[in-house]
Amino acid sequence: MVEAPRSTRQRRAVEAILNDLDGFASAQEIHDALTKRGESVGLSTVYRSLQVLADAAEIDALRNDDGEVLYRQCSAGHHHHLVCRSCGRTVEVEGPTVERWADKIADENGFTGVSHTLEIFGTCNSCA
Amino acid sequence: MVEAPRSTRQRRAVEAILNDLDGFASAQEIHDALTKRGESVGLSTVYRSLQVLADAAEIDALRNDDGEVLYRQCSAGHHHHLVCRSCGRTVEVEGPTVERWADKIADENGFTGVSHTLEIFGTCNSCA
DNA sequence: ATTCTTGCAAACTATTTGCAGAACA
DNA sequence: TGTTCTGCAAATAGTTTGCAAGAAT
Repeated sequence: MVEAPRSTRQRRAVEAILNDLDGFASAQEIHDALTKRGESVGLSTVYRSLQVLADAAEIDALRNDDGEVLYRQCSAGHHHHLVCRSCGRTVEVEGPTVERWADKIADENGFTGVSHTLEIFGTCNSCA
Repeated sequence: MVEAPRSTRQRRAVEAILNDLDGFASAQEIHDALTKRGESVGLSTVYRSLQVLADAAEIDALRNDDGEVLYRQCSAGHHHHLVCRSCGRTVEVEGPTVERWADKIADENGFTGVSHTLEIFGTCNSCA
């Protein structure tokens, strides 16, 4: 059985921030938010905490066009995102048709072990 | 009117490689392939050439899970990719239904200037 | 007491850029 | 000839890691 990670002030602080943010944010933005909140947490610790959480599938991770990884606490289950390029605000969306379509395409071409990425980016009405 | 880029040995070599490769490849892999072929081209020049080609939409670019950018000479028009994780072999696919779905979702949520990314990854039958 | 976690600095990876010389139009 | 392009080395940006000190169980 795998040991559960220890509960530390730093990890709790990172989880609290993720809980408060509604959109996707980069590790650096989360680190800044922690600092602003008066919580002193090393940048590497933020990176490590996010990795652990992402590996445990407790948060979602995606890459923006600049290659930065963005994190967000999401609901469970497979879903995709509509993300505001400007503020990170995110709407979770489901696309059962798309899932089926992707699986069919892969199958038709003899591909196995299939996964897919699908994200929609735009500017939300508050940012427009 | 914008000037067309000059035709140099290096740029021609990069284009030739892209023409010969059938799957997606990173800038570094393309640089290696050039070297192996006996064409001496600086790595920065490879990066610059790929940028120019991608900006002109003459090649497609996408990011793999590791954050590397991969390039490939593709057919014109909007399409998506079914990419083999192991060898890079790629099948171009179209998903008109998906396009409409993405636009509708974005519109319903008041997002503008919408774009989307959709790639399918798997293992092709030759690599399985 | 033991083991995991943190923080800092250094290391890394992929990519970009300044600049002087070389190549194209 | 004038301007663009190239190559190298140095600079960036985001992220990871080694290690000694600190905290959790």
